[in-house]
Amino acid sequence: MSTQLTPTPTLTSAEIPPAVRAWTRLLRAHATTTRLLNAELQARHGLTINDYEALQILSCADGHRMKRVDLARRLVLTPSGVTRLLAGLERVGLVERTACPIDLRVAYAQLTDAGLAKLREVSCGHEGSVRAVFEKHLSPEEIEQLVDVLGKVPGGED
Amino acid sequence: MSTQLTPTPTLTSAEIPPAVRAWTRLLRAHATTTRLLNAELQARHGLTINDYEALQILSCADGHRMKRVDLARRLVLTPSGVTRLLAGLERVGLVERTACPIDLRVAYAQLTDAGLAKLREVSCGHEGSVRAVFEKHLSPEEIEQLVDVLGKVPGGED
DNA sequence: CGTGTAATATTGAGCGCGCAAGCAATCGTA
DNA sequence: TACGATTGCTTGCGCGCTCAATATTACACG
Repeated sequence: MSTQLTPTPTLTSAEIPPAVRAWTRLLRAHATTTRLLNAELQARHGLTINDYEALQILSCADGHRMKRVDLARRLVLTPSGVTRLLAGLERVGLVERTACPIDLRVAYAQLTDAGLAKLREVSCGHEGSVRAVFEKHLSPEEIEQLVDVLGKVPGGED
Repeated sequence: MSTQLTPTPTLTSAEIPPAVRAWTRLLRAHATTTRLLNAELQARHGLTINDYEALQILSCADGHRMKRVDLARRLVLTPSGVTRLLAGLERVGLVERTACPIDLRVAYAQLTDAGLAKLREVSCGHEGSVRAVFEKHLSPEEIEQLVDVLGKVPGGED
């Protein structure tokens, strides 16, 4: 079936809507940058991107700790995803589990001193890589545009 | 260890570089839009985003077929990733494997008639969802900006 | 007081994908 | 023609994540 060559594309009669172009470019840009930065972070420091993001977010939180459910929302992960992410970070001592005295359901994710030290050790190099990726092909104005416009995409508000 | 509350964040002395803000927003925006659109596509049509993208790309290719390695590059997947993706699509008859007569190493991914029909069935609704996601919060000008600027991020050129 | 409902977190099953390794076919070079 | 290097593709293994189900705690309301 369908072994014939059809010389002309069949579905591209109409122009591609701008939103769809934006969507596919978002997909591709995410895939390549993610692969690059993840590989580097993994090779140099044994962290995934989400490991790093979790440490970073916790370091900004009051008391360096957060309810796991809130961390999940910030990272755009499901609760089970955050459980497994934190399991890894707890296993290597960068985060520890802490109870909440007034609500026994909640467990905090608490950045340890080792976790903070690790973040300090990693962050400069990683931010450098991120800047390299973006600043290599985008002008400062274009980066600002990206920040502004991505901020309006669902989930991009951060 | 580190059970004390430290009232002030410790690592946020300097301002966040714009490129880093762009990066985290790209991560979050991708995660939320992807989750939403993937769930919808999966529930309504049993396809993942990459399934759809593969069908879409093949439908634009000459003769509705492509070398697997080229498809991998377009999708920003590794060759092994594309093997597994196509295995699924072949199993349900949307794509079929075709040999290349002049180079026995290459195997084409060939869109079947069923695959083209499926794409036609799915594409309108899916594009509508994509447009809804983006056009809900972004003006046409902002979407154009997104297209232009994402086009300069590594991998976003396509 | 119970009792139903919601919120928090975890677990098991399964999927998508990358990495490393391997095989087969092709090409370049002498 | 022979042989090493390269290219295209697949496979085994492992990781990160989601979904569905479950346990536990909190809360609202009769």
